[in-house]
Amino acid sequence: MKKINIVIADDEELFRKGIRFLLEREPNFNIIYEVENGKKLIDYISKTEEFPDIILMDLKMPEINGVEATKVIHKTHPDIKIIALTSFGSKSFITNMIDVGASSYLLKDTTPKMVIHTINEVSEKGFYYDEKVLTIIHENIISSSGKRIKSDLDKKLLSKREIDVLELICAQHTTTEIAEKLFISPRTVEGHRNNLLLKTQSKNVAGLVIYGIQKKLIEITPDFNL
Amino acid sequence: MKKINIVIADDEELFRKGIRFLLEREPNFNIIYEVENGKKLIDYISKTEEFPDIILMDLKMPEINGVEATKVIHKTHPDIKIIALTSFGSKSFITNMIDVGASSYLLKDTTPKMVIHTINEVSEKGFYYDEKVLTIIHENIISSSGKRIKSDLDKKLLSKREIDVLELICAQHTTTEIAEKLFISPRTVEGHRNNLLLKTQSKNVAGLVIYGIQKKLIEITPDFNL
DNA sequence: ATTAAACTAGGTATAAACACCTGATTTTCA
DNA sequence: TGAAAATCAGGTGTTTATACCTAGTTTAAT
Repeated sequence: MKKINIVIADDEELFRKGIRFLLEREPNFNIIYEVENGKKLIDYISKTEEFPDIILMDLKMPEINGVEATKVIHKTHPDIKIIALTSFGSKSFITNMIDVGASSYLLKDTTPKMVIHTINEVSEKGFYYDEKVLTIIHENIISSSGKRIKSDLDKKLLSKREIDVLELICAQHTTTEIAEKLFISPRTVEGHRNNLLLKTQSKNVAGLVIYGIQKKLIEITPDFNL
Repeated sequence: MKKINIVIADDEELFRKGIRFLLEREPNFNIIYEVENGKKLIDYISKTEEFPDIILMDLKMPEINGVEATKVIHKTHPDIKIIALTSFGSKSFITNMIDVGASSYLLKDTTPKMVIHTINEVSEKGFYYDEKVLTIIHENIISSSGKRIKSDLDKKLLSKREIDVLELICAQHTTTEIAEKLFISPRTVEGHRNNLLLKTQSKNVAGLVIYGIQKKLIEITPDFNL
């Protein structure tokens, strides 16, 4: 029987070891490598002589994340099938991963059986999506037909001034305060804020703060408990 | 040899299964139960006849999280040793867990060996902290000596209801919307929000959102650029 | 040189947030 | 059982944020 060569990419050692033991119980699986970030994974793939058939790829990894790593590896080695295995289940992540070349998407809240099944299916047929993910993809196809505007808005990057204002909003300043700091009229600040709300599709400042932190436009200290 | 009875509490099935296989290789470990949230864990502990010696507790769980579950279980069953096993490594979380009764704190980015070692140590001596965590605790003791005022304010933990409100504020809901969702008067929500502003020393919702994210009371999915 | 975008700023309104009160239940815990 | 904390909710008023407009000036790029 031809064994399936597998690489595991995840930043949590415990998770790697755990899933490794799970998969090693399958006689036709062969775990050939474990790696804790995307950079090392790309390095490994570019140098190895023994290419994996499957990469189990976490999204959240230091240095280079799973999406970037998938993009690179899929371009240079399209034969290697990549299965996203992560705890993030939002539409954007799933479609994003599939866009950049993932052959499957599994939520960590799945069963060992499903992981094994997915690996076998991807190995045989080249792709596999479970029901949850299929539903999400389906919804996305439907909604993407009528809502080009939304993604267009996403593409519109924030201007310098808007970022200035966003930073000050996140620093808990009011419109008047921001106006004083930037030497402009409060009305202008309001204008910028309204544009920010539009561009980030937020409802209020709470949304802006979350956007800023997500996009790392704003730095927050992980812990300020003195 | 007396076996150590272990319960695993984590919302990710894959992680539970993985660590279960890792631990089952140890002859003196006996995994007696797996559970995916704090509510079910508390239920189980209150009904079972076979008490665990050790609970491996994740912090991020639906329904009732690891901190709350630890608080309850430590109070009702102080003999059960609880080991926090999570990916959150911030000071506040560590000290918080120890405050509510955790006997140890492990980051998921650790080795299987360390988990096994920790379980054995906790089982024998009642507690165990690795170097990383000890350093953090130490830093915390040092800094807390001179800054009583601040830490007193920090000690004022948010109440359940306040956390409910904070979550909804971070989800960009208005006072009226929150009131409807929680089936209380908008005035009450305002009261909670004002208490939140006081307790977190914030100026406005921006500060609340940042606080929620810092303390990981709110989950935000990181952004993996498009 | 022309055009698009960014930056600026004003008018007019309403909705929401924030401040500072008070006080009545209920829960929790020593 | 008694005190403290949490939860609920109301009054009154000010400040900010948000919505929907218009429109002039500057800046950057083709």
